[in-house]
Amino acid sequence: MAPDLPIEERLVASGVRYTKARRAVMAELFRSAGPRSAAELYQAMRRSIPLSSLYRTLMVLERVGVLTPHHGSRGLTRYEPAEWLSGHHHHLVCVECGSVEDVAVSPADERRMRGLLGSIAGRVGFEPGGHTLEVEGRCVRCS
Amino acid sequence: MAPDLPIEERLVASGVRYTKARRAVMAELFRSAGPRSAAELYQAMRRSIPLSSLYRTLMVLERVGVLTPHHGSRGLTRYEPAEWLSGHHHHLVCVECGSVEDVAVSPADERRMRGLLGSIAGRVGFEPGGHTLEVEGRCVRCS
DNA sequence: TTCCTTGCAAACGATTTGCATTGGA
DNA sequence: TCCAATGCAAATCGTTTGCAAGGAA
Repeated sequence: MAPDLPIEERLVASGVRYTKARRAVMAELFRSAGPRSAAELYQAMRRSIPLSSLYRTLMVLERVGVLTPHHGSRGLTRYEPAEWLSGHHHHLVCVECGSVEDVAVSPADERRMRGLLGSIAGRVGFEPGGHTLEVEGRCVRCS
Repeated sequence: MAPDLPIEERLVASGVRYTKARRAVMAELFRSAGPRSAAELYQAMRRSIPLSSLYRTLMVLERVGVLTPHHGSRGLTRYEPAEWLSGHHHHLVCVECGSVEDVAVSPADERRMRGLLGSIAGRVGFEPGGHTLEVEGRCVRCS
């Protein structure tokens, strides 16, 4: 479920309102098992919000930092709650149907990952910030 | 430089020709330090190939498996030679300007990565195939 | 009253496609 | 000769924006 209070604080601090439509989008994304595109949300929410408003909503929510965009197969942009809200995780991308699912990362694995990042980026004088790991494979339904 | 022979074999085996335009695109991509979008190639190649043909070329080269697409910021699709041609590597994505650069991965790091992948995907019954790692940060020019 | 939000329609930019033409084996 | 490949223009698709109307503080 969407932790409304910290989200609302964040929006208000940025001078925007936490409206019904915005709450509905956050709720839908928290209900989802992975990032969702505007079109997917549009369907899931029974067209209750016009597409253009949906896009604007996503833009606002991204700008204030409660949503993170991901650019996936076919060039679609999918959104999900920012990591400070949902915790760090990675993605499993099905090479068959293109669906994307979240996977949690254990603290031990995350530690290993940080070590790796330093080793990889360090060699080219690139200061590593966040990272995105997508594991390709076949999802349960497609295999 | 583009290893023309294995590429040509691959195309011919798929029943398509390795034409001048296709060679030029492969050459340009091998010359690049990271994945390139159709628009970037169009510029780099001095508009010598019409955009629509360029897109068709990229489609064919992807279909036969000599190019791999990457979907980046702003929804742009960038291509680079498939890993069986160029070797495995990861990407450094500049959060400032959106540019993407390749980084090689040492055998040791790659081994660590494989271990991690198994640990991450294994827990959800997902059979891990390839993977994509993007490290975000600020590139040399932007920092 | 003052801004923020919304809806609708039109505009955009990236990519794709129809069709007639060209070119290579 | 024959089918793949090309160029151009028009069509698509996801996404963004202008503008007038609606709503909350």
